[in-house]
Amino acid sequence: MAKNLLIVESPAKAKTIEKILGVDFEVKSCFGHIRDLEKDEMGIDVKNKFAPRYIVPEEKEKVVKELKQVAKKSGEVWLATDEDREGEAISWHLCEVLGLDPVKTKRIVFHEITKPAIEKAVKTPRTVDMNLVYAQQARRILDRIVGFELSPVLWRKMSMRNNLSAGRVQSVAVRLIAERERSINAFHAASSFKVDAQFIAEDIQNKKVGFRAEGNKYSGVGEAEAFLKSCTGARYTVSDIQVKPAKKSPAAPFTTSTLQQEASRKLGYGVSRTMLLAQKLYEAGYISYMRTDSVNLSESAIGDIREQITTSFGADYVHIRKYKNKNESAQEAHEAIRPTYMDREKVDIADGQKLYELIWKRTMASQMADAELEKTIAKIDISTNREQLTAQGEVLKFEGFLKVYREDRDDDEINDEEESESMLPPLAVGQILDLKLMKATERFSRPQPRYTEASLVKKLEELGIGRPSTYAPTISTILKRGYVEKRDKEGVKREYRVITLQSDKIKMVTESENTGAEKSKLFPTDLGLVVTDFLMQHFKDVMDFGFTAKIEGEFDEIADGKLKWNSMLDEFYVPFKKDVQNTMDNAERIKGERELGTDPESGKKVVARMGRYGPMVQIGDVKDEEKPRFAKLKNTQSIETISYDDAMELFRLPRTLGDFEGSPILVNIGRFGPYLAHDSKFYSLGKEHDPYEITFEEAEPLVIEKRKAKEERTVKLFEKEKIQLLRGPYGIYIKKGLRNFPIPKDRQEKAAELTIEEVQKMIDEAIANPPRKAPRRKKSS
DNA sequence: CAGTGAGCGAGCTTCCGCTTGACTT
Repeated sequence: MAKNLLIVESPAKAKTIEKILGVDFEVKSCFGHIRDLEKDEMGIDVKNKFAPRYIVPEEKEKVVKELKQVAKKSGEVWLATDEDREGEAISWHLCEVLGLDPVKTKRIVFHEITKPAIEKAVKTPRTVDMNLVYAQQARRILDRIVGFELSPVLWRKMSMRNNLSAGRVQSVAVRLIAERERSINAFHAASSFKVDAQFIAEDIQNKKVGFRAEGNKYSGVGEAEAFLKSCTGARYTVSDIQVKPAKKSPAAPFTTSTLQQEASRKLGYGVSRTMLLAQKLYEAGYISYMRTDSVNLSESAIGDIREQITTSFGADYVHIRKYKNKNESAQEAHEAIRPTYMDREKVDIADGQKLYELIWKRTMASQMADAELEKTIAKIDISTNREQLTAQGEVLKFEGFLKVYREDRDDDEINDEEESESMLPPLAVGQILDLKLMKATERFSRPQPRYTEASLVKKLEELGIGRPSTYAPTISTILKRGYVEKRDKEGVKREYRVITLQSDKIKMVTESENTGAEKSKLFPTDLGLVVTDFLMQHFKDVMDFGFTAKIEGEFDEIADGKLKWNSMLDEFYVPFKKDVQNTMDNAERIKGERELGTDPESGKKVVARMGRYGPMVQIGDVKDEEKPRFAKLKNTQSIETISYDDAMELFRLPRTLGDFEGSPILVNIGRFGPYLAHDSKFYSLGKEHDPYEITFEEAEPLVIEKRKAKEERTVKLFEKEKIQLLRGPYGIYIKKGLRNFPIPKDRQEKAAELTIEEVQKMIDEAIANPPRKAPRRKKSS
């Protein structure tokens, strides 16, 4: 008898399941979605109740062809795509493509790849849930409409580049980053003085040890100083001691989002790197599926973890826990991310060991006992005033899960008030303490930190925007579009005051610290800011942080059969299309203009704005008789924050430095950075020279040196044809205009002897046989 | 390579979500 065919989404899963199911089944994978809306006219017949037009994308033709062939010779076809909205839709598309009846075809689901789960699933097949399919279809069509209607609005209204895009997810992601930047720019640090005392006491071995106690916070320097003064000559007495037990619990096992966050905090990985390594670990069979929003672990996994904890640390350390997902938007088609076998400690994946260890530790910790602590709080009276100091100590009584793992926190979660967990020497009520030093240190409130890739993912997940499979690609998109940049920011020096009381003497000193430094953070570009403002102004609904949550509610209603998918779309589309039309017809072009002041020389206005080639400053207007002057902003400058002085500084270029061999040396910043120009030739300026500061004396030898290097690079020149033979890092090549062509290896040696005819022939051959590139999308007919 | 800063309006771009290779360098 012919085998049955079971179709799953992931090929790695197919292998495992085939082993479990045995000889009755052949298991194949469809590699995710196999059909999508065609691109022409959005692939939607809006006037005909949003009827979708689906096609098999070119890159999926091979998979579909193979599935068709196998299906033909198989017995029954079983659909085992993921148990979520997208998975249900994939099953339906498979029915459509393979000519199966969705009412009769067997559909099974499981969210863990274990023998009992799969065997149980096979015993209880259902059929495709069309309401869930309609919910997915509504999701797909709405996203297509938003993306393909909004993006062209940007192409029309922005004078800049033409590959701009907007969408339900990416535009809100950029908005988050834009608003964070503005809140940081608007932030004013408030200062206060925090009192902190250092005492000496004896420990158990009668050794003198130091410990710290905290005092109050004072908003002004006067108040802080007055307090310290009031402590001169005081006696410090322990007035109260409280000892309280406390405990800490482990974090839930990893989901995609929490894995990305921890890999970012602990290993410094960007989200794409994390996902790439996780994919490799998954494919090698070392971890469970890495794109998941579930914190659930299978029964067999929990058994495995329990055994591993018992062997490694003892039964005392086991505490089996069921975690619940906080996130309502979670669809939980898979398990949490965990090792497949807990007894494996090493993996042979390049660069994968650290990530694997992180997953292993987190998984172990999640099923381990609480850490038990003992907190001691001692109150210390001051004889000369009515204030009190507080010393806090913490002793770890039982390590529990901390034996293997502790979760890191983001900057914005670290509370200033929280004290470092240190030990206290044994103290007794009534005990008199020796003061070594009391300090009141000036501290400043901090703005919210900029987003990292991972903290942005966390925020998006909280808002229910995006899915585990799209977090990393979304960040790549907004970076690629130039809405956002990932970079470091150097801190600035800031002075702070410290008042000390020591040996009954008060002193005030000023110290300095570095503040505001950030590493690998997301900054909005001017383009991102300007586009966000525009979308906020004209498409407030789609840009709302609650928009996705709102439509998700409606998709759920569709899935429950309470709402028709095309009426839901109609409800959204009618007002949306009106906004699009209205914006197209009436909105002004996006400029993001900001007036900075007046040019003292010409008396004309100085403005910063978006130009065709990016952010710039401009003196005068195009309507003036005299042409306006333009200058490009530096990478770190922004239309929103550039000062008048910094703007005027930009107009110091181009500068003429002086004459050399009868023609002037010019310095300027061009498309490819700072350069020197001399005798209609150009020489790039390295980072070691500042175009604003470089002198003629420095520039002259540079011109000579760079000219010589350029000459040495030129092997041969065909002046009439404007063709050069140049020496590059990979050998000699042909340069014609902007295009480069290779010279075959066997002709490299005597390249200088090549004739123009031979060179021309090489060019023709190179054009006729272009290097094979990634398969290009054919237009489907 | 090193100008430009707006507009002709050819022909192009664009979304989110599910999955991996097969392309370069």
